[in-house]
Amino acid sequence: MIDATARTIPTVAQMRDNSLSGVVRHEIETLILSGELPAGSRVNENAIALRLGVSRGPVREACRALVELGLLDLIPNRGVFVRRMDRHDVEEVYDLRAGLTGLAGSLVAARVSDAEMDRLRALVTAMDESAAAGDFRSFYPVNLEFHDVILQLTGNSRLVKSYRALIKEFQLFRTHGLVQPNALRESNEEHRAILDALERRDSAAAYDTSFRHVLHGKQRMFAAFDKLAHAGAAGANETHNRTIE
Amino acid sequence: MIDATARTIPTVAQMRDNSLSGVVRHEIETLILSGELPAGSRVNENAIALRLGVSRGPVREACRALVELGLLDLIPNRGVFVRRMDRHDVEEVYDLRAGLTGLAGSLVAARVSDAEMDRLRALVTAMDESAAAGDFRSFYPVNLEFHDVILQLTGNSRLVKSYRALIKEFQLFRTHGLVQPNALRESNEEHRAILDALERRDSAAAYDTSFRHVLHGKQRMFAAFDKLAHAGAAGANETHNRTIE
DNA sequence: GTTAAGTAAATCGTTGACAATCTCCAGTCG
DNA sequence: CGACTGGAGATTGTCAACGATTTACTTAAC
Repeated sequence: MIDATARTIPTVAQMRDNSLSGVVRHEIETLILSGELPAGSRVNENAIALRLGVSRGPVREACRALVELGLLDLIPNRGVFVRRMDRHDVEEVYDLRAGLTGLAGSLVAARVSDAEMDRLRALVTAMDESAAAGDFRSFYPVNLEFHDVILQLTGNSRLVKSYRALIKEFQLFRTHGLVQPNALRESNEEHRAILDALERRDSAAAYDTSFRHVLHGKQRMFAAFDKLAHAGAAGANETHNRTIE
Repeated sequence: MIDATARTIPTVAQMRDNSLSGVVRHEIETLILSGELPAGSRVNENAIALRLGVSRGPVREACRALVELGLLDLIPNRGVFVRRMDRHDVEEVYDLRAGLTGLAGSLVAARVSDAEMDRLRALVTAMDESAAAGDFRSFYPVNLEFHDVILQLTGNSRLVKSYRALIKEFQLFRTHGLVQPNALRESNEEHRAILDALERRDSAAAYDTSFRHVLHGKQRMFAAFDKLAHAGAAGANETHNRTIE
């Protein structure tokens, strides 16, 4: 009952929790994160409803949930808009992410098993190879997994949820992808420092290394961003969409 | 054209953001946090709609937002239920709160002004008096304000939002209120330690003292809870509602 | 007396339609 | 020539009604 059962796809209906709201929500989320709905653009309820073949009710419910999650902004009588991230927003997200990452590290250091350490080590090794090859596309997903694994090892579902929400919000700002030379190597050296702290079951060190890792990520990101903005001359203080994909 | 125009208060509608959804949401939130809707109880859409004199649409939207916030649980085709907190949930909230509080402390230590320090000091002094008198009812709101002020001083709106959501969720577990002797005094001694760290603009110390303060709060809470559970004999592993109000 | 099936009430999920509000564009006046 | 007023179109906010699913109760059989 859990797996397969290759259902005859009614349309696109019932998948998540048997409610259209959930499906619509997931769909809008994808639309936003894929960039099809660019930041600042209005989400037309009617258009979405028509496109997904449902009524406006579920669409509205989904939007309210996404507003609460932080992906959309609601302006009364005007509609919902894809959140636009400015530099301050990105800084906020990075700082909060740093705190959550540090917390996760310190919690995990107190309870991680040897088998789990092996798994983390394997991920870092894989990233080493990607970094050596300068291949961001293979580095990035493993990096995400590395941090997600640590997060899940905390056993704190609220921490996991908060962090993942933050990641989604961060993806609104599509400027990661442009990386400076050595950024990958530096990043993975920090991963190794985290690994070492966890290995020693040193909560304080795990906090520090994790916290700083994200803060360094922030610096690397802004460095790359400013460099690009400088090269791109005019109109660069606006949040520009310079995705690499 | 921008200011005044003192509108003639239509009824009680339009207050928050001119949408019924917002009002309904705030209303349900109050119903939950006041305890009128006890943990685990079903939130009947029709009943709420009737009671507030609106249709079910806005009620559903409000519920979806509250589900996302964590105050309600959604079970498909069965309805939404006021979230029931067990011991593990409370532990999660405390741990996450500790992390956020620590982060706030470390961020504020780097940027707090003398005037702001004076304000924080005044709050701690006020709590000293409440603690000396053993008056929890006057201690509690000042305690909330103390931490909220620090939070706002970070200037990180997402951190503030996350923390406040956590506080609301925590209030679902209505067992704070029963405090052990000396708990107030101990708690405020920890506040003073935080104050000292901020005074020295020592981010690391601010993190530590803040983090530990919340963790000690957790210990104090569970100590009081276990004591009560032991005294209350049977059926104490269930999340019992022993509010003091 | 206990269990199981069947039916009825209640409630959720969704829909389509109506009213209120906003946006945009044309037309007019200073 | 620019700024303000007016109305048409579009979009959001809200509502009442219709199926689908779940729950509770009654009834019958073992």
